[in-house]
Amino acid sequence: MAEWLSEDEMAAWVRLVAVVELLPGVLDGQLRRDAQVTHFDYHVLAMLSEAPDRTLRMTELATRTNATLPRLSHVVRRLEERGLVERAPCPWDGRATNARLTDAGWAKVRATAPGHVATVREHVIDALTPEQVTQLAGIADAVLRRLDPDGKMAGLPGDAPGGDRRRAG
Amino acid sequence: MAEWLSEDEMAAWVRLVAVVELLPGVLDGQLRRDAQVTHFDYHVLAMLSEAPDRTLRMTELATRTNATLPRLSHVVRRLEERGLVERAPCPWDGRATNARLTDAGWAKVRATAPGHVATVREHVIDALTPEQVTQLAGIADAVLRRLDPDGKMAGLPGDAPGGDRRRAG
DNA sequence: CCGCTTCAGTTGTACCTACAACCGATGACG
DNA sequence: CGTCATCGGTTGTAGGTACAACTGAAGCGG
Repeated sequence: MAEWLSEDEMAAWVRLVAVVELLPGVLDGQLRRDAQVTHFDYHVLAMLSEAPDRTLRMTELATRTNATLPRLSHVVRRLEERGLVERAPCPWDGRATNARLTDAGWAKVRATAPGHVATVREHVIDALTPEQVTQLAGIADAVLRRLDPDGKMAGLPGDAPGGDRRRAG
Repeated sequence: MAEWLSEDEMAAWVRLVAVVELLPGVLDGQLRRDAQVTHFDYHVLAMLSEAPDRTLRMTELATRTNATLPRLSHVVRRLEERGLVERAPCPWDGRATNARLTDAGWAKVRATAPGHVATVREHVIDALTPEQVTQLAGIADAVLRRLDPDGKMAGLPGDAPGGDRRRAG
């Protein structure tokens, strides 16, 4: 537990920082050019598109997009202004708000997904061997448990049953 | 190549996106609380602190911090206003600007580094096995070559012919 | 029923980043 | 030498995010 990082650790860290710095720009760039949407916008729309009735509560949506509630609130308001999402108060809990994907929003996701997936493949997945893909899942999973100990974000499979974090492929 | 992602690929991708979304916040948070500096600010100061005469040209500094020139220009101006950095036109090239870490900036880096390294260890490095650290370096390296094909950023041990072993003026 | 606390979201402000327009310096060329 | 293209960097501005303060609904104890 040195105060500094070893050579191997530093090599990994420097590269990880670079990826974290550059990847968002690449994702945002493609989506903005081709669909006039940020990566976070797309993430919101995608999560809604997978939900039953294309509807989720704001809190749940925030969880699935790794976002804070204020951030999500601003973004959903803008998406609503663009007609891609609509909001309605939850009938059973006066405090809650349900966000629902409109038909236009659904169409947007359908039209945007292929290009986005292609970008993900081109810049990440296809750069890796199948083994590395598996390793990446394990590594990111381990890091996530530190970044988000309660697992509130990212919808990780709960650490309660049978989960062994110290295994890498 | 399929139009969608396989289950394994999706598992890796979802987790990577979560890390990319959450990690900057954790790094920024610690540095802002403990040193009133963003992670990018710190990166700038750290790169200068490692350079000969604590001086680098703006373009070279942008490369080493994976940043665009406009972004760096704004940040360096603010750092200069805080007395952590100073700028001076390069005597040999009237177009170029040299950024130099002041004594105050040097002190700031020295005082800030331990806490930052501890955060990096706590949330990333120590979450991984030594094998995973090595794997991460390989994975991030492979991804970087796609994100930044020319190796302009990130100062990768590049496939660039001839190498770019330049000295700062 | 009243008051307190917590929950779910929203809003307002400050800050940071991206993009594009811009400026002076440099270097190639005739 | 002039002209032009390019380089290195700065500045203006629009847009997105973070943080904190706020509103209103639910839940709980008395």
